[in-house]
Amino acid sequence: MAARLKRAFFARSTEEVARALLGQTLVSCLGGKRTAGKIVETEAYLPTGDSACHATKSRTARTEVMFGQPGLAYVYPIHAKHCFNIVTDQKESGCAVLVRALEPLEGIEAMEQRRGLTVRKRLTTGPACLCQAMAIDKSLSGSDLIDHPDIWVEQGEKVTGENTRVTERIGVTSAEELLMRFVVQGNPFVSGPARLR
DNA sequence: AACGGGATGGTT
DNA sequence: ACCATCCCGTTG
Repeated sequence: MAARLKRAFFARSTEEVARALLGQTLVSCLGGKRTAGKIVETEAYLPTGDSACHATKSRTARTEVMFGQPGLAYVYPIHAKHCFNIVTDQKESGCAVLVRALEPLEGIEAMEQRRGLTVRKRLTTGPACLCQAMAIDKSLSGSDLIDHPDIWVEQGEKVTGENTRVTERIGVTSAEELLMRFVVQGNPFVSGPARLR
């Protein structure tokens, strides 16, 4: 069994963490089913100068978790779906990395059931899709991924800068375009239009 | 209390 | 390109 990522991994700049998360394994054990996937697409939401970052826009009950310790899960609902983020940098910074896509590794059957389809490429591609596949919802927001019994990140393979593609973030219209999206170049489970893979 | 806008995704 | 769907932050 691979080692769980420790707090120090997340206690770095948001961009650094977003890059380093590529290739790592997100694991959930919810509803009695273990599911796991390799992280292949992330986006950084920065603590300052980023008007697309929820914490920058407002500090409220919803975004309070973003000001907590690095390594906390920040899960928020959007359009009747969910997005999964990991808090980065340091306490009070107010930033996080959005996990946008996984390559399914374990618990494929559970993922298929939860998603209601068996097309492998649509199981965990897209932030709301991977949440549904892994049964992640907002009740998990604030969970500490360093020692939570049901959800965490394990050490996976290293993805080099050469194999990392950097683009603008998807669906962000409120901010000036920042090059803060990171994908494993050529991986078939990356979301978005072909020109951004 | 009401209103409008999403870090979406599936359909036309 | 369109829109279902619903939560949340802001405004009145």
